[in-house]
Amino acid sequence: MKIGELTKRSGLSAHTLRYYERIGLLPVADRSASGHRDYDAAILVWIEFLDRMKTTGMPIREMLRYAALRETGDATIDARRELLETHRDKVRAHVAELQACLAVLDTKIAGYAGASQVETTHDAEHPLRFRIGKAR
Amino acid sequence: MKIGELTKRSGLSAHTLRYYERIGLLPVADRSASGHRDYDAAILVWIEFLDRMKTTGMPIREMLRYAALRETGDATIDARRELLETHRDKVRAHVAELQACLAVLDTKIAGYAGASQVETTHDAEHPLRFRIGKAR
DNA sequence: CCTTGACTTAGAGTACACTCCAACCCCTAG
DNA sequence: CTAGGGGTTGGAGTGTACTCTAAGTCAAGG
Repeated sequence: MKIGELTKRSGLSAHTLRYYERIGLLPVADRSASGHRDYDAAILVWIEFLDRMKTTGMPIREMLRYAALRETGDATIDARRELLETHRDKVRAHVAELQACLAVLDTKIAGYAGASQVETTHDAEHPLRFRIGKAR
Repeated sequence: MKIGELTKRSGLSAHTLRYYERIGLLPVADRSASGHRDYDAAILVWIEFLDRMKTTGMPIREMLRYAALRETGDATIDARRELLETHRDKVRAHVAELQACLAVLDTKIAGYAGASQVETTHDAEHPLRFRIGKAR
């Protein structure tokens, strides 16, 4: 598979795929006779995993650490599990935080819905005098 | 309240507070005779709201838009509600995505827990040959 | 009086994760 | 054989949100 097809299948741009390879997040791709990258379909599984970790806010540094552990072999299984568990805990905490924020948002939206019907509600919010004009 | 106390109460650094004021996310603070910022406690409510929006991934640009609407007055209530509703929908979608990722993480972790007991499991993952050495 | 520590400013620097550019090469269809 | 559409590279540029620096001012305790 050439890089163009992998962009379609993975959703990552060719720029990003080359960038990931350069920093070591993707293995060095095989090359065709003409020097073009030639990917194995198995890479999609790894990219999907990276995508999920990215979605959940894992920094590239940590994905690199995971990739390095994986490369080292079976001896690192415990370390990998720990890494993922730590990350999972962070994600869970973040989800909880987001849900708390959602509750506040819902309340605020409900308040606006009421205020819009009543036409004018003066004490719903603190008056704040903002600077007039653009940021410097 | 001086900026030092507000840093403690808000959790934002003095740098950040001044930065937020400069870009218009916080109202221009009153000044003491010596020119130091003198905050009203009411600002904490606004900062808390900003924090929540930040936590849920709202970009500063959009918070500025919200602040501008708020400043304009009651006529913008519908627009503000819409802004928050749009944001809420995004956050909900993101939470759903995170939960899907969490499910995958759980599965993967469970797999590792098994593999660690069995000592050696060879076909659990695709072998990927990573580049040896550092990124350029 | 002097030191300490909190405050002030404009502007520069940082971290992260891309994203793009210039200038090139290579294959295939018309 | 040439035009188009892929691919290649190193390195520079972008956007977001801070974060820090330099060079001061100011107020209060010992």
